[in-house]
Amino acid sequence: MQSSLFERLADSLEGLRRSERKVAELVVRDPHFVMQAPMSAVAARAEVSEPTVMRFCTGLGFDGFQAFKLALAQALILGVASIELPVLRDDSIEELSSKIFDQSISSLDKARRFLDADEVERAVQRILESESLVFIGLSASGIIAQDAAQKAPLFGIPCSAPTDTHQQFMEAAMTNERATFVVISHTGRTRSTMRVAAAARERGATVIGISGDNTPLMDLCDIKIIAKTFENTDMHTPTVSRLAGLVVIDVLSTAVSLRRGDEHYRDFTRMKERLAHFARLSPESPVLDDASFD
Amino acid sequence: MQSSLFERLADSLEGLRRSERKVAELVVRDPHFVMQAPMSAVAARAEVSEPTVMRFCTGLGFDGFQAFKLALAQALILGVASIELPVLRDDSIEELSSKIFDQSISSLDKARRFLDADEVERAVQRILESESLVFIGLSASGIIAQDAAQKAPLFGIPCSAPTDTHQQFMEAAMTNERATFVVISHTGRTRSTMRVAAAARERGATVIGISGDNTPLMDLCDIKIIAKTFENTDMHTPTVSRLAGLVVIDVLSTAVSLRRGDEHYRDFTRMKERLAHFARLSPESPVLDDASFD
DNA sequence: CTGTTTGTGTAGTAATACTAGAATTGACGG
DNA sequence: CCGTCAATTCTAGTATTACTACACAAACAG
Repeated sequence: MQSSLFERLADSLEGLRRSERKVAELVVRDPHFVMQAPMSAVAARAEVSEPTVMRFCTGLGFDGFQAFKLALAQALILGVASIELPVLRDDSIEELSSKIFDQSISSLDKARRFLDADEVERAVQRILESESLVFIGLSASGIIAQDAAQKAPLFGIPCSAPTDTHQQFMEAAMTNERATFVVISHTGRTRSTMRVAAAARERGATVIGISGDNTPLMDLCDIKIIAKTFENTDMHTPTVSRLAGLVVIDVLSTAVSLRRGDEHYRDFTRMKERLAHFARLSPESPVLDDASFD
Repeated sequence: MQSSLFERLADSLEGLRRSERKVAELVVRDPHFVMQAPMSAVAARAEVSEPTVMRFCTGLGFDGFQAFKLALAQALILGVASIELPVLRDDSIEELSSKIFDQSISSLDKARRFLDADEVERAVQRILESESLVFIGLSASGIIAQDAAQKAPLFGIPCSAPTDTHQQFMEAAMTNERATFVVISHTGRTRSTMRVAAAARERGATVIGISGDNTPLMDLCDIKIIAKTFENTDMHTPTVSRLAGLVVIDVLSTAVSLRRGDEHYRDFTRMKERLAHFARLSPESPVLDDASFD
């Protein structure tokens, strides 16, 4: 899990010398300025000398001020959302769209950085050994479960995603050790989802948890995949956690499919080609019948 | 619709002088090098003089070489996926995850840049005048429709998202001019979805289309929202178009909610607070009952 | 050809980044 | 309270790098 420049900055703020901290604070306060200004201007506004700015940069592991500015520019484009977000009542559509997209992009970046590849690898291995997959989730996480179940052709084994809580519980209570349950909840505190996880585990099934953090749900899971995102502070901030969950499922399903070997790969490729053929009403028709991938 | 640095570069390549084109080609060929190298090195590798590099930068509208490098660094972090993507059989989970996240992020960036704010504004206005909303989509786009329907509290009017094609058609064939249909299809060529759009329109309902481009489906829609993403060239490339669609829905629902005015805003805020209360089994319990947002 | 325009490089200047060593500050023991 | 030492920060200088003015060369029209 590699952390972003701003996270590193916040972490190292404590252990910094007094003047270097002044620089760090300026960077956090007005990153755009630091990004485009020359070293002399940065030094002046931080009320320190140029060599101090230099030491600050090298201290963070950069080759020099230039390299730091480049990294800052990149961190800025992914990280703005975490700083300057709030959606306002009188925002134009343009502004609104920009903010929401920014936040979505930043969230995905955060999720990527926090994703534990080893746990995903374990999940992939386990799915390869399973005979069926069940995806569990409610509301926003329910959407992720539905999406995952649609990827059955990639997973290569029967997939289901029961929608209501009773169906979910029944399926868990009747399962066996040859099945794998993927239990999704951003908060990781939803009672019924937790009960389903517990029931499935009791029956010997493997339980893979996907949650926003080390939540209570995770204690009930054999494999714990954290899809970290920014917190929804604002009431009008849309549910960005879905996106991270969906992409995690993408990674999982793609990895499983690739590991299944040549035969599965050929089958899948052929299926996609035939689907395109099947969906087209006539060879020349630009219109597809139902059952295309979209 | 503002275009990315690389798109601008590709566009202007024709109208460039011979030496400046050498620079442009080097930038496209090895952007990472150009990003960190000093002007002298760039000039040398492009086999031109430094002023030529300078003219190239100012010609593109930048203040100088530095400003260009900064922009390049930022474009690079969002645009890599479009250049160096293919998912390989023997990629580690780390690499796989990195590639898939990169592509997802790049796609969202592209969607943002292509999104037509005016059309979204028109959609918002129309929804505010409607009495009900119906979301239509199949497979990946069906997921988007389900997600959108969950946002009924934001939209403030009854929302539905019938899943099978017959239900979809029946609902369209029985609708009236007080309803709005949001018809989603990335390909914009799915026959049954198109028939539903046509039927709804015939009955006088407003039809908002969300598609990956100016597709046949769009011809049947009153309002056309394009959610542009990268094409899925590789078989194993996951369906990134979903993400763009979901975020577009986020923008739409947030905008509608904000425009509804104070009363709706208060209701919504209160609902969220009460939901958190309701979902908690006891005041101290860290576990939520069903019906939280996740 | 010759004058004009357009394009490109040379050479010089200003700016910026980086380095070495001196000065200051602060901490601690006597 | 003072001196010593270490840590920290600055001054001043050097080396790079970015930018500009101008001159030369190529392409083209008359």
